[in-house]
Amino acid sequence: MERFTVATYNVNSIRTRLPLVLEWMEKVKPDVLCLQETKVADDKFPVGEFEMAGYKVICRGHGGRNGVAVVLKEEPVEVQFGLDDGEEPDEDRLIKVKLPNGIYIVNTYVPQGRSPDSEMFAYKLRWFDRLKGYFERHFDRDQWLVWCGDMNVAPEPIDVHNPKRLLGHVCFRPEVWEAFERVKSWGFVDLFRKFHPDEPGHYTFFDYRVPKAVERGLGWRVDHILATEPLAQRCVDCWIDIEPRKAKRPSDHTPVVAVFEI
DNA sequence: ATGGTAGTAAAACTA
Repeated sequence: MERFTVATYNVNSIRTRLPLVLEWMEKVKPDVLCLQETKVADDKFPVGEFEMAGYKVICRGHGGRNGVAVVLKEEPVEVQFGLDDGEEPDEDRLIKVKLPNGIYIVNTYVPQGRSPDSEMFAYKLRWFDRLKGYFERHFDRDQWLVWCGDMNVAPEPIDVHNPKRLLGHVCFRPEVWEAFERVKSWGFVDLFRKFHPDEPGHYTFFDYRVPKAVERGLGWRVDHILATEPLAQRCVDCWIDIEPRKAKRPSDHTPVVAVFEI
């Protein structure tokens, strides 16, 4: 039996958050860390700093916005960027890696959707359906597969601090619940909920614009780690790590960690 | 109440 740790973290700029991320990695020592909103072009990604810490970096970004990366201890045996269905691939929103131990990781930064009546919201819904097609084409549900990232969906009323007031938001309304569920129902288990069923008040995102949001508990659970059934059975713990929220300049998101015995 | 802050990048645009 081997301990295997995966984490997901929307860092909101990897260059700004680099010291915080490196310090956090020293504590948690994840085998794989999936990053979103790195907001940096590939040639400016701080690869050397992660290599100094003993990690490889797979990244895709163009600077400014979006950007994803997978930071990992072992060189992956397979890497793919973006959706490969012939539409806009969005390479700065999806990375797939296959690890030497046979586990696949798909790291996604799902489009946020801006407003319900916008073209970006329609794009978000379509993105989930394209992602379902991606999983259907590339995988079987009996494989060891992790899907993690910033999904921009709070799947249940217990995943937001005020479900009545927030109902209708692009991350909390029936169309996104259904779109997310269509992907999930292909064969994924929400690992945080596996260990904390029906528990409200666990959040991964706090809007910078809401005064004292963290202190007041005004959060959302929109960052997730899911796994196919056979791998979910090997998961022994999954938690939201609130420590990085206490930093001087925290990201508006916090990491989620899952531990497997494989 | 339609604001608020943070990030990129050099004026808005995104979240």
